[in-house]
Amino acid sequence: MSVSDQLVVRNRILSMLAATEYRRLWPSLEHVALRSNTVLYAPGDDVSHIYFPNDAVVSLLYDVDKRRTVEVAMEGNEGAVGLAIYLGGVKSCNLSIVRDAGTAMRLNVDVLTRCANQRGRLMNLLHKSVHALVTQIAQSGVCNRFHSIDARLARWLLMTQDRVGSPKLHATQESIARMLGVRRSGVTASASAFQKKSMIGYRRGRIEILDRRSLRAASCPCYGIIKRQYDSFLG
Amino acid sequence: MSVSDQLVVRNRILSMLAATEYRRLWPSLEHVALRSNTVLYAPGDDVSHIYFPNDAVVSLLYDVDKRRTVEVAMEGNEGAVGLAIYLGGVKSCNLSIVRDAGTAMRLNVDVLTRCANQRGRLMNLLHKSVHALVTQIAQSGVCNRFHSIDARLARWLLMTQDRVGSPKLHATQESIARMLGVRRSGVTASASAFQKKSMIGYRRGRIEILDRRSLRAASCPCYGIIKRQYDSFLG
DNA sequence: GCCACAATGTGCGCAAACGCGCAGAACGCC
DNA sequence: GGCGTTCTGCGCGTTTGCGCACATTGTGGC
Repeated sequence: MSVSDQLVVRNRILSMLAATEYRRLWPSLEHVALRSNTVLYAPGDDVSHIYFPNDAVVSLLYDVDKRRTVEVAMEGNEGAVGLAIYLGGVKSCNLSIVRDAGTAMRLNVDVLTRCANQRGRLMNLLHKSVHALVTQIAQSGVCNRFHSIDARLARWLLMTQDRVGSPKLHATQESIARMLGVRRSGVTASASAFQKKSMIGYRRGRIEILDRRSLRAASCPCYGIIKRQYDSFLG
Repeated sequence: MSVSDQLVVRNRILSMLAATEYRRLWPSLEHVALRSNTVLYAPGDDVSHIYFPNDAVVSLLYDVDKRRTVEVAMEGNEGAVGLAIYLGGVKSCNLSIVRDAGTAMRLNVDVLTRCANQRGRLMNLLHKSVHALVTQIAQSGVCNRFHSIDARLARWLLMTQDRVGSPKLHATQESIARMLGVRRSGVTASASAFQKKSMIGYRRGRIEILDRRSLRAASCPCYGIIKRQYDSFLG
């Protein structure tokens, strides 16, 4: 990794490391480009690397059956992908897929573990990331079970915007349906309603968030609950 | 903690520690009796102790709204309650409630953390517990969203039996409804059907599992997925 | 400018589960 | 043995979202 590469490290976990600790990881960090729809892990895959997204957004999906999936969590620069491996899992139990292209820092899990075990801030940051992830998974589960498609779509749009860092998103209704675990026509209905109220604009896979305030009103408290969890440790 | 107390430690995480490591925890371990319906943590509570159940079973519940809850995970002697605190959370974000009375080993989280940071097996065990918990939460979320009440009730009965260690369970349909996040009459319908097929017997809060095989057939793959995760690290 | 295809709009019947409310049955307590 | 409480059975109309199928409309490639 070169000095110029270091400038692109926007992952907030890595950014919070002290210089000395960061320097220990440095030689092993790879700066990788992640293209949309790349599969980072599929269920059952052997996994050896963790990804710290800079500006990519990754979805963690669980299979329901042959044709249906649900997103149990999404990770952008506030998190890391593959934390389960750090926790001692060897094989992936979810499908991790790049939803929005960008870059990430890739790191071998053994290096990570070794570094984390030397006293420093890393382990604490990883633990807190896991904690935030647990909250996200649990709260998303509750949300998917109890809240209307409208509310869930609004939450999903807000969370995605937070991670992409731009009001312009890329996602078709079909792909959103796979994330929310609903029919495509369910997404069509909610998205049309939002469009009519000028909360969002979209055409053929290009979405623009126009009125965040209204989206927050339309979404359930789940959005805030999850967000607060991440904010509390990333400052 | 006395020597006789040590005999009652049936928690499988603690049991897997090497003697030297266990001895380090020993002075701080409290053997506590947990009565049914005791609230270990409520959302927002400051938390300082972790519980390692011996034969008690604890439910982790999330609030949906004022009157509804869902169980996102259950913990018996294969797990620990309050792992979120070990991960650096200060306040609880779920309601942890004793569902089946029994005993547990209680431990201050600072002691636990200090011990885990000395090289030994403890940290690895805790990490794997967290990993299994994550799987349980994610899979339960998927299950609650997509599977029928029949399938979910079957899964819940099986998982509970595994943790209680006896075919006789204590739970009213009302309480089960709160766990599954459904109406009580929904539970009545499924439970009656199971009763008719002699898969279970029940009367006024006393359930007996009569035919595990049929229950497995009635349940979704979620049961197996979660169980495999725990089995794989507890051996 | 045309075409193929991907993305979106829409309609219809159906099933699962909801909310509510009431009746009956078992149990514990005095 | 009587009584209140707790637990279970059940019936209603309603809602949400599903599965499927088909029509329409943008868009990029040529």
